[in-house]
Formats: sequence, structure tokens, C-alpha cells
Amino acid sequence: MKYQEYKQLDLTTINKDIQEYWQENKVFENSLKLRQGSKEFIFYEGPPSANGQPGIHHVMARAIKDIFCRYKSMKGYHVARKAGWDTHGLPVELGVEKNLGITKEDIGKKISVDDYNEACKAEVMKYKDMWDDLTKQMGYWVDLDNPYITFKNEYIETLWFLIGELHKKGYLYKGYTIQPFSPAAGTGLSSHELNMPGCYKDVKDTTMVAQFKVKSEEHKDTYFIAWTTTPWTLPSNTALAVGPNIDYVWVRTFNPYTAEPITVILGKPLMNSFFTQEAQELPMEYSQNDKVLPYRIIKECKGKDLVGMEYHQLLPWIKPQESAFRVISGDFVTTDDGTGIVHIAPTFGADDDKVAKQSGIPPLILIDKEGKRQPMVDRTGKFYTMDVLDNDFVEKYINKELYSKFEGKYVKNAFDSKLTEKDMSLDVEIALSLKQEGKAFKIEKHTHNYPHCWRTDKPILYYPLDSWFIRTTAIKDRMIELNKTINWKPESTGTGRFGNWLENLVDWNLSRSRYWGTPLPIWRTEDGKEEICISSVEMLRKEIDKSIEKGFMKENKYASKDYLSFDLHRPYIDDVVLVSPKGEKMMRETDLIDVWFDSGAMPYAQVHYPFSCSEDELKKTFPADFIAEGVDQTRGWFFTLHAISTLVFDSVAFKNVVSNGLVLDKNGNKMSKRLGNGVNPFEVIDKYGADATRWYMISNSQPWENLKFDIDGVDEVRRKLFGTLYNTYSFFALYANIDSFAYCEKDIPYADRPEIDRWILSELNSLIKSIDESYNDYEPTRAARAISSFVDECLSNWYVRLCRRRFWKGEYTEDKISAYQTLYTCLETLSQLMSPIAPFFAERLFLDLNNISSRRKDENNKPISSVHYTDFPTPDESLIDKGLEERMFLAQKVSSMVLSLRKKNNLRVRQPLQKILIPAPNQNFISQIEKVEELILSEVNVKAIEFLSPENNVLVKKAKANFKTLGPKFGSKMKAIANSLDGFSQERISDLEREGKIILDINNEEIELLLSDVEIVTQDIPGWVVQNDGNITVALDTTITESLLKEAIARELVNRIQNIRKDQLFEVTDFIRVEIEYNALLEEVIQEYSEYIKGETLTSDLSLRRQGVSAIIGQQHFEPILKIDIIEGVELAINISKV
RNA sequence: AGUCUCGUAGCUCAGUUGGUUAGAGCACUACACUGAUAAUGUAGGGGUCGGCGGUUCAAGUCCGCCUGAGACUACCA
Repeated sequence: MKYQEYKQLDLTTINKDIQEYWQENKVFENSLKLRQGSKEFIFYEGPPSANGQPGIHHVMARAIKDIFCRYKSMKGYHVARKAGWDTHGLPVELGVEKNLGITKEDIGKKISVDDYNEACKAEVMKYKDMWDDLTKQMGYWVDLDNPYITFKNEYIETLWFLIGELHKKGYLYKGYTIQPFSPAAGTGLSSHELNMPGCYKDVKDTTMVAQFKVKSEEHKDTYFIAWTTTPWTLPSNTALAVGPNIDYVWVRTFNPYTAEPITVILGKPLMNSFFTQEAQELPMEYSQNDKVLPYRIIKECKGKDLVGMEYHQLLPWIKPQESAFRVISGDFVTTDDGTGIVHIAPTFGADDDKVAKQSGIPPLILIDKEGKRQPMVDRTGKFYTMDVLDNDFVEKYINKELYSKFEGKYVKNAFDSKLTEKDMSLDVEIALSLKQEGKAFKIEKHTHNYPHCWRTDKPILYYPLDSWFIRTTAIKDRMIELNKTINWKPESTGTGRFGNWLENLVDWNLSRSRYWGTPLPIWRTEDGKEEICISSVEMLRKEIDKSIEKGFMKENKYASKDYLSFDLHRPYIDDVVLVSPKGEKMMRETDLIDVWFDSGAMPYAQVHYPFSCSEDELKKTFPADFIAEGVDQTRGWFFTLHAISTLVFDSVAFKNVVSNGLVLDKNGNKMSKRLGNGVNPFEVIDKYGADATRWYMISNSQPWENLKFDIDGVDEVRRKLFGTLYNTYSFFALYANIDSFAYCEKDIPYADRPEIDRWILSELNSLIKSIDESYNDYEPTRAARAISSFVDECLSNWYVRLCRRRFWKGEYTEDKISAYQTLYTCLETLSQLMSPIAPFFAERLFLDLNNISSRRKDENNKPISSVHYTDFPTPDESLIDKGLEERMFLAQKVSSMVLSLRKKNNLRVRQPLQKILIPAPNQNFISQIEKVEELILSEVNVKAIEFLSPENNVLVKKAKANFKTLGPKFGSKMKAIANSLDGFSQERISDLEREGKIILDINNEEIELLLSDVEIVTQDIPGWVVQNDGNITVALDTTITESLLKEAIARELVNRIQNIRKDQLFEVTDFIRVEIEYNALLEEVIQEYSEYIKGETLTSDLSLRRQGVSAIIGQQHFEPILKIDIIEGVELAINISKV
């Protein structure tokens, strides 16, 4: 059996092969079985919605999840990973509406709710296969066979149980509030939906300052002026608010559009927005085309003086049923913009509603045919038409002539399928009509930030709705307290973003007026005085039986205990009529519950608690040790998990959470369908493999930073890390196969291994330690970077490079076995360390090694068949030798300095040189270097190292201030001291070195410096070429003696022969015959170095010949075939053939 | 609009409690090395550490202000 040798690195093939291997051998399933009965590491999968295609950012989030689950599994935990699907909610419904070409209004009319919900159920799993594919291809291990699915009856039942608990605790209430409402989607939005990224957008709207005429005999043409960005709410105005302590002015001026003389009342600080200082001086004359409005201030007062004043209704379309149109006091009124007077439409603003209620001002309300109170705008975003209103109401309160022009108009063009942005909006229409009537003081376009529906992208309205709320504010303090025990990655998301959110918590609006979702299990009597909350199917069954007894219902569709025999969704559940304790009919509240409740309840619903799972059993899977999702879930899943667990169980739902940042395109722009800059995860994985993709995403920047996804970066990772590691393995495999090394020998005792082996093992164990810590701290980036630099700098570019000849030279000695064992250990350990991040490549590497060596065996004494079954490596502290690591670092540094000197002096490395000089500050330095002397010498091709003691007066030294020790001591004198040291003579430096201290004269003050306050470095060694780096100095002897030249030629010759061997595609084990044209210089070289040359090049027969003559050895005629340059000016002919 | 985070080489990122030549990789150029060869080494160019001011003997690092980006918060009309 031989180690597999590959032609080239092909991560895609590895990806596919390993994926098949895992599937065939049920590796994931077995990895779980292996840990059965061990401590649990509890992980929750945040359910994705499969009605959209997965993107590259999903690879990011899932890689993070996978990394820590695999790691914990290797650390001995049993890590159950149940997949889940989020199936309810608006995205699904909107998708179906689009497919069927219907709107919300058509549901129940053109299509039955039953059929509609069936369509939703089908739609929701539309891309499930694609998701499953991605999951497998990217190597995300999660149990796809038994996922939790939020639309299942069992799942819904747990939700009902939780709602029941909330109901019992009094956390559930019904309230009328002004809420964000999306007419386009036909539903109210929760605050976290409103806070989805990108919801607030800058839009340009027509805004106006309207004039509200004061009701007074005394002030006839006097108006309050108020600014609004939503002129469509003006017909619903019932009050004006002023700041009680703000100064107001009465200004005599003109209406800019009609030139009528008027008096306007506005906040004094806002004068400048409407009037220029100079206009006060102008004569009081104005005609329509004048640019400047003349004015005079005629009166000043405080806001509280205005409170209580009445005004005429601005747009008298509809009369309010109670008295309105008064000035009221509002603390929220500011003078930042507008007029200091705020238009109040209680039906369309939360603040408006609040302040109006406080002051006893009624909202502007219509009565519909069913007798229900409604705002002026219906749920589709248009003014109610009179035909759907109560006849009496229309007769009594509506000015039909005025209103008929506006009834049925949409308040935003976006809601009307027949209009575009270019058409005149209702805002403009109202503004123009007020302008004509002389009731507009200023009309202008204004850009402001306005919220939009996260699904339909259309503007939302603030709208009065009846809704069910969870009183999350009641447990706000507890949620804050519990949050402090959660380990957030990064910390700032927990304390900042999530913490601030909790500080400003409002009650959770649970209601959604849609069809496809979990029904709210509350039944009420018509007057709302009696209600029941159903908290299980069993309870529902019994209540229905009661209802049948009473005669309200005919049959019980929920009688069977088979969960597949009924459906808890609408419309079936709406048919259930229950009976109240007083014997009255109770109908279900038609709302659905927020889908975020679905996912937030997954810790309990995934195990069907408490119906299929006891509280003790629940504790085995709750709370989670670890969850991970995008930072955009802070207000979503992270919040709902936390809220429900606090509300119902007074516990955290998760202990550690990693929230990753956004994945942007390489220019830092958000990926979007519109820009077409999205990255297809399948294409990336197909081209570069999942490992390189995952590694790039994890190592490039911390997961919680935004990632600028650049495909070139993936390729760089492929070359740099995987390419290097693959090369290292290939090198190992090549020679291990030649020597039949299968790790059968006993481990060479550590003490008997050469310095370099002990060094890489020390580095390796240091690495294990730091990687273990990084994974344990949820710092995958740190782990990835450390592995990467070990592979590149330690293993490949130092260990293997220096050890190459140990693998191919000579007999199968202990040294060679030590080399194989050491390199094998490094490779195998690396496969384990990297397996959480690069599971495919790590598996390939591990199997390629272990299948041959059988080093790791299971309890049946068979080779372990997956790296993911192994235990995470534990560092052997006894192998970590910091002194050794330090001196190897010195060796690398010195070598690099010598190579640099060679380069500068044009001395190729093949030219051997006599010696290098290193000034040594102390004995310890000398002994450190001496231990790695051989390595340095062979690396830089020099014969000897000599040390210079500090006393040696050949050295030219330089003194430098040690700012760190001197700074605190001498403070402001630092500069003078540093200057003084800069100019130190060689004698003074020697004095300081000898005495250990020296007195300086700084501005006639004596200052004593210790040796430790000064850094002394060698600057130069006269007569030598010298290189400085920090406190290390190296000098190189550049003389080339005749014997050094001969040796160089021998090496050059070896090099040429090797090149020819390679050109001719000889095997590295082939023996050859070499014939060279006679040359006087070469004759001496060959005499001296014949054995060396033959040994290096596997030459069995080396001969020097004169052309046409059988010269030294052999009888054959010499016909030169190849000509080569040896050194400058020396060309010779050579023949090489296989023996 | 407010709050928070961030701004270091052409690109992606490091940079400890403030301490005096600000680093790495990629990319580019040149030259080497090579029994790992689609690998490797050495050298070079490229930085007013976003800007201004302050604290300090000393600021990429601490503090203010400004500016740009991002996230979050928010129906202030």
C-alpha cells in the first residue's frame, strides 16, 4: 500500500469525493453515534425560509455554525444538529399572491382560503432541494432528515401552549394602537419588521405649510400655520399642538400665493425659515410675483397662552362627532423645523393619538356599514368611498360635494396599481386645492426618511389597529439582567445593539391579519367580555365537545388523536365556535401570530414540548450552548428567542452567540438582485471547493466584520494554504513511498530527534494550544490565521526546506525515520486542527495518511475512517521549548540577513564562503546560535560562524535611548538625553559598557544613566560587509579563495546535471552516466569533488574526455550533445545518459 | 435626526498597558534558488496611520471637533 500521489491539487474533486464518502459511510450519523451518551453541547439551527434561493452569505453563517459544532464534537461532546424550516409568514404569502396573480383582497373570494393555504404550503418548500444541495456541498453537517417544520400541527400546538402560558400570566392583551401598517402587504408590521435593514428610505414628498383659521371675532384673518410631510392626513386633522414654553409670534404679512393680507402665528425661533430680516423694513405691499414677503411682528406670546384657542376645520369634508379643532399642549413639539405648531391627526400618528387622548380631542372617525369605527383611509390605502359607509353617517357628517372629489383616492401612488410616481399624488392635489383657497402658506418638495414595508418595498402608513400584544415591557428588567449572562461575539452587539434595544423595549405586537400562519388561539364573545385561550389540541377537543352539546357546532373535526387527521390552520380553525362560561358563542380572534414567534419558540416546539417531552427532557436541549446567525437577526430571532425564554421559563435561551456581519461585494456594496452583484454560492464552491471558500470567509476578517467578498481572495487561499499544504503532503508521499515508510517503527524518542524535529514539534504543540483556545473562545479567524502561518512559515518554508535532503539522502536511518515521523505527525495534526474549517480537505489528508499507516485505530482495531471521529489534539507541554523556538527564530533571521548580504554583493548561494561574524552581547546568545549553527551554515553556504565579544574594539557601536525606561524617569529631559546619546563617542560607549552606568550633563544638571537605560547596537565592522536588524548584526567574509571557487564549480556542475536530468524526465531514482568535455579547470575540480558530484546526482560513471579521443576512461568516441555554461566565461559540452 | 462602530500601502488585513525605522499577505518590478517546480527566497517601489486641534517628554494608540462609510435607533409635524 502506498500513499496516494496526486498530479495536482484539485479541491473540487476532493470536495465531491469526500461528500460521497461521507454519504456512503454515513459519517455524520456515525460521528453522532460515537458521542452518544457524552455530555451534550446544545446547538440551535435558526430556521431558514426555503422559499428563496440561498446566497453566499448563507455559506458564511453556516460555516460558523459548522465550525463550532465540529470542534465541540471533537472535544468529546454529543452535538445534535436538528435542521429546521421557517414556513409561515408574509414572504411566502406574497410569493403565492404573485404566482397566482391575486391580491390579499381576492383571498376568500377568487380563491378559497383552503386552496390558498395549500398553495403556500407548496411554495414554502420551493427551493428546499437547492438548500439541501448547498448544505451538503458546503459541508454543513446538520440533520436534514428530521427537521422541525413550523407549519406542522405539533409545532403549532407548542406555540399555543406558550401563548396559553403568557395568557395565564397576564402578559397578553388586546389594544387599539397606531401601528405601522403596510397597505400593500395588507398587514400590520411589528417593530422588528420595521427595523429590518433598508426599511427607512429617503423619499421626496410634497410637503406644505397649511393655514388654520383662528375662530375669533377679534382676529378675523389670523391663521395658525403648521407644516406637514403628509398632506393627505390634513382632512383628518382635529387639533394643533404647541410647545407650552416656546415663544410664538403673530406676524402681519401676505399669503404668498393669493397676496391677501393675513396674520400668521408661528414659533418665534422659526421666523427665519419664512421671513428675511430686511423684509421687516419693506413697505407693506405685496403682489403675487414678488419674491420677498414684507411683514411686521404685531404680537408675541408663549405657547401656553395659545392653548385652548379654537380654529376652523381646514378641510371640512367630514365633521367630527365630538368637538374638536383646538390648540393643545404637546411636550414633544420642538423648534428644529416646521413652524413650532404641529398638525395633529390622531388616526395616523402614535404621538398624535396619545396627545389627543390626553387633551380630550377626538379622532376623525367614519362609521362603516357594519357600524364599525374607521379612520378615513381603508386597509388598502385609499379614502373610504361613501357607498361602504353607514348611510345615516354619510347624511349627517359628510359634505358630499367636497368629499366626492376625493373618495376612493389612494393616499400614496404606490398603493394604486394604475398610478406611477410621475402621476400627481393626492398630496399634491390637496396642496393645490388649499393653495387656491388661500390656505397654503408654503408648498415645497422635501426629502425625508420614511419607513417602507420590508417585503413589498412600498411605503407604510401609521394606522389605528386592534391588536394583540405581549407585555414584554413587564419583563424588560429581567431580560436585561439575563442578557448580561450571554457571551456575545462580538461583545458590542450584546451590550450595544441588543442591549440598547432591550432598554427601549416596547410591547410586542403579535397580531398579523393574514392567512398563512399560526392562528392566535383566542376565542372571544362578541362583546369581548369573556375569552378563552386554547393551549392544546386536547383542550380544543374538549371545548368543541362542549360547544356541540350546546348546539353551536355539529361535529368535532379535531376528535382524532392522529395529528395528520386535522389542520390547525385557517380556514378550518375559524369554523370552530366555542361556548363561554356564561353560555354565549365565542368566535376566534381572526389574527395570526407574528412569524418571529414561530422561530423564537423553536427550542420548545422542535421537541413538541410539553406534549411529547417532559420538562426534564426539555432541559437536555435547553437552553442552547451556542447559536449563530447574521447580525440582522439581533432584532429578529435573537430577540424572540430571548423574549420567549424569559417570559415563559425565566431563563436565557442561548449562552453563546456569534453574530456575523454582512457579506458585501468586493467593492463594499451590498449584494442585491437589482445591482446584479450577487455571488452564486454554487459556482464558487464548484470552482474553488467549499474548503477554500469557507477558509477565505473565516480567515479574511473577523466574522462579525462585514466581509468584502472577493473571488480572487478565495483563489489566494487555495494557492497559499491548500497549495502549500498539498505540496508538503506530496513531498512526504513521494519519499515515504520510496522508503516504504508506514509509521511501523516505534516513535524515535524525543530526545534522540535532531534539533529541527524538536523545533517543529515544539511549534506544533504551541499551535495546538493556541488553536484550541481560539476555537474555545469562538474566535475562528484567529485559529485559521494561526494554522495558515504555521503551514506556510514553519512547516513548508523552514522545516521541509531545510530537511529535504534528509528524506532523499542515504540509508533508512534513525534520522530519516525521525524526519518521516515528525513530518507525518505535523500533517496528521494539521488535518485535525483544520478539520472544523476545511472539513473536506482535512478528511482527504487524514485518510490518505491514516489509511496507509493505520496509526489511529478505533476500538475494533481498525483504522479510524474519518478525521471527524478523532479527538481534538491535546498539546504536549513537555514538547514545547520556548528557548528552542527562539533560537530557530534567530537562525531564520541570521540566514535571511546573510542571504540579503549575498544579494547585495552579488554572491550567489552556490558559491561557498569562508565565514560570518556575529557580535554577541552575551554567552547565552552564543550558545543559542551555536545550537543552530549547522542549519545556518548549510542554509547560507558558509563554512564557519565566529562570534565577537562586546569588548572587541573592532566594532563600531551606537548608543540609543531606551525610551520606555527613561521616559518615566526623566520626562521632559528626554529629548536632550536622546540627543546626547546619539552623539556618544566609541570611548563613552565603552565606558558605559564597562562601568554599567554613566553621568550625563544635561543643561548643567548631572544625570546618571544605567546600562539598561541605553540600547547599544553594532553599527559597523570596518572591512566587512555588514547587515543590521534590530539588535542583531551580521558580517560576511566575501573573499573567494581558489578552493572555494573550485567547490563552487562543483556545485554549479551538480546543478547543471540535475537540470538536465529533469529536462530529460529521468526518475529521481535513476542512475546515470556523465561524460564531460576535457577542460583544465574542471579536471582539478573533478579530482577533488568526484564523489560529491556522483553522490548528489546519482551518477555511477563520471568521465572527462577530449573530443574525438578516448581520453581518460572508456573506449568510446565522444560526441558532445549538450553545451552548458558553468561560470562566467566557461562553457563546456556534456553528455548524460541513463545507465 | 440621534447613538454606536469603523477609516493604517493599489487591494485584504495585523498593530499589546501610549515608547522613536508602522508590519504581513496579495499585486507590481528586478535578481536568485530549486531532488516540493503551477512551489520558494532576496531586494525594491508604494504610508502626512481620514482631517484639524488637544493631553503628554512621547500619539496609529488617549480626548475633543470635523469628514467619509456602515450598522442601529426614530412616524418630531
